[in-house]
Amino acid sequence: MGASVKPKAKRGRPLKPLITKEAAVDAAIVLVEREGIDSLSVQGVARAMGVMAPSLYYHFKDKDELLQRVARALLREVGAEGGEATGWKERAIALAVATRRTILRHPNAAPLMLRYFPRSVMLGAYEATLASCPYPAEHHMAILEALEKITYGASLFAAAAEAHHIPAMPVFDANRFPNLAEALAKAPEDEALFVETLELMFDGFEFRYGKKKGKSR
Amino acid sequence: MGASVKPKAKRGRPLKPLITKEAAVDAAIVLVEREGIDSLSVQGVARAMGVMAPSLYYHFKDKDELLQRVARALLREVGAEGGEATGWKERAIALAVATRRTILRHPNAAPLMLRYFPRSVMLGAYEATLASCPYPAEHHMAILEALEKITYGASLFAAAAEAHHIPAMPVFDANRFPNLAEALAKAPEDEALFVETLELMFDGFEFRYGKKKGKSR
DNA sequence: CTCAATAATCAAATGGTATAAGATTATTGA
DNA sequence: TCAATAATCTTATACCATTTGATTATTGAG
Repeated sequence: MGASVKPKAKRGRPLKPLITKEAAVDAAIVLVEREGIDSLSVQGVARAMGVMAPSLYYHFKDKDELLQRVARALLREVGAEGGEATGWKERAIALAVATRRTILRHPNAAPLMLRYFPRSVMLGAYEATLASCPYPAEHHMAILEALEKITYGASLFAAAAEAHHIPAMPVFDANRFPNLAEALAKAPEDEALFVETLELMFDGFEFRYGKKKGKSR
Repeated sequence: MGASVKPKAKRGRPLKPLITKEAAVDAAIVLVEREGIDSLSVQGVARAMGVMAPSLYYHFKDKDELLQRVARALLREVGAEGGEATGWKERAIALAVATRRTILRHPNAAPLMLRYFPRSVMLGAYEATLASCPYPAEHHMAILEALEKITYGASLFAAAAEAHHIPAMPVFDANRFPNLAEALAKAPEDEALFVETLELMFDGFEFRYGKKKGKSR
């Protein structure tokens, strides 16, 4: 020991900058992953970077700005999920699944998505989705809304369950809730269930708007 | 003045109990509605009740327990929404709309639903929904999942937008996002859009599982 | 080269938070 | 009557976000 002790914490401007926004955001992500959302404090980020908390205020207006950037950085990972889907429906489902996987890769950070949701990160993907959508434009927003809300609803709740170590679905008392118990017993698991709900939805689009000139591919 | 000043704050056990769990939960709800989720502190609840913060710890193990009860109390309001719907689909939609309205009646408290979601409050309604569901049991969980996640996804995001005074949907740049801009321009508003997405989904159920013996009424 | 402006950090302080421990007083029951 | 218990307050600890001002390093103009 003694090799990695702090070098005495000098004062004043350092020779090389110790902090960048990017490094702070990265440190925050590592911290929230390991310690949970309640431990995601300015002091904690500073500690992880080997600096004092007020120093971060030279780079961020306040904690809100830091968290906003964390949310943005995390959601950008959706784009890095690849995906070679061909048809409209397949691509839409691939986007939803990529989003869900991204959120579940950082379950402790999921609440940030609700408070600081950076929709602008997703606009390109949404635009591309609508561009190839075979149904009339007056229903596009409902389709997009359904897709987005199911995706984030399912992902955020799944993440919350994971973060607090509780099962995503409880084991129902078969006496009081026979239908629920049977439904749960016969349900597929996790992502498969998620995809099934999406396909259910897309069938709804097809049923309602498709019929004739289905150029959905 | 002088009529309503504090009566000197005696010490020791008071003549009549000053605090009950119910009163504390009510005070917390009023507080979070007026001041926002960040102001929902133990001290704030105590202040609103005219007691000192540590006194609340005689009634609650910790802040978590208080917030859990707040979430539970709020979600119970869903049951008080009435609703005379007759058919299966109509009743399911009525449940979703009642849930959304309840959450939007307390937008500042919405984040509590994600962290402390008391699903047990909803189980009776879910069981009743499935009991009259005309589709096969192996799809019940997917149906329930779609219903629940769309409902909470849409409600929580709408509440977050309301709580932070930002529009639920941005005005898209028609040059960069022509399809999004057109979709938004042609979309119905708020609850109508929500109901439309639900009906879209139910059409999916009908298309996939209905076909023949549609006893959906 | 010099020196003022600016950049990037730390130190100290303010006022907020959750909560634990112990003192204090009231009620209850034996 | 008195001990046990109930319900509050006081005090204290250890966090937290943020502001202000001091300190040191770098940069650029003259």
